[in-house]
Amino acid sequence: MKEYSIGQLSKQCDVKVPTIRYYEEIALLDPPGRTAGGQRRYPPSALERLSMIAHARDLGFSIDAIREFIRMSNHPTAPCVDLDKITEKHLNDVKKRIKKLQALETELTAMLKSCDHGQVADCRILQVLSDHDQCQTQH
Amino acid sequence: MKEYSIGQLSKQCDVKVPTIRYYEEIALLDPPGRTAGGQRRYPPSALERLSMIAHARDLGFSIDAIREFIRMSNHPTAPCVDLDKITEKHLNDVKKRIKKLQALETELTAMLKSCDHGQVADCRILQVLSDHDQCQTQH
DNA sequence: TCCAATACCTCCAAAGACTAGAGCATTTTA
DNA sequence: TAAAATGCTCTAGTCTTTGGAGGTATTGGA
Repeated sequence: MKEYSIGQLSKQCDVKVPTIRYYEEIALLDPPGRTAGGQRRYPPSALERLSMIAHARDLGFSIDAIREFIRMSNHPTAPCVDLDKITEKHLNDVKKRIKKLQALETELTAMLKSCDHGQVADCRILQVLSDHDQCQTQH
Repeated sequence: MKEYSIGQLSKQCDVKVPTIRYYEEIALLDPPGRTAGGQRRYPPSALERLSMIAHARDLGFSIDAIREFIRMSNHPTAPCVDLDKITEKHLNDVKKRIKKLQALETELTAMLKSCDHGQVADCRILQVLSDHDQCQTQH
């Protein structure tokens, strides 16, 4: 039942203190309890919530997408019809990201390999990322 | 040898016109030629460049990371030592992203499945994204 | 060829997501 | 219990992107 100060939360999740307060302001984080002196004290669950937000942001999800993740997570018992489309949308998005990243991984690995051999890579990072559909189908 | 106006580029790459001008301002895009009247005219290569920027941004890469991709791509013949660390750093980053996204994919798929069966998912989207190392090792 | 309609130009401002600092209060720890 | 560390609010700034105002180019018909 330990409680965390905002600074401890910040260190644990690698999120700057003002950013945590900002997330509270835009209602991504529930307002935590306060000490008699007015300082924030977070329950352990806030740690998980915040680090999920940080990772999702890092992966390129918008604040709104994260809001949807949170809503989905908070209402696993909600009518399926409501969740179905949102889930599917995000799943498609995630699959696309994975594909692009895997293509990028291939290219970066190839660059490293040709480096190993002292050879010059015909660098295709840009082409891989530019995603004319060849990239998806021809690799 | 066709040339594109900024509007055509915008449509093709799904990047807003002011955003294209902004990318030029911060030197992510080379300043294109101009007509006698002062309007921008882009070579076909700009199309590829811009769409790579758009995709990389979408995947969550920072402007600086993209600058590095461009630099790497522009100098495939540069000394390997210079590129090696940068490449490896990005490769690690890409691998981490892929892992996180795959975990997320698993969870979203599970949600959809339990929806199919009219059952209630024990939704773990948040936990998956919060990435205490269990997620990497226990799945 | 001329003339709307459309697209473009620059410049300025604002929105979204943070980040930093000033000035003061609370907590911790030596 | 006093000094150091951390926290509070509020304001202002950055970065990336988007929108609008006011004016100029380009273009597709008549």
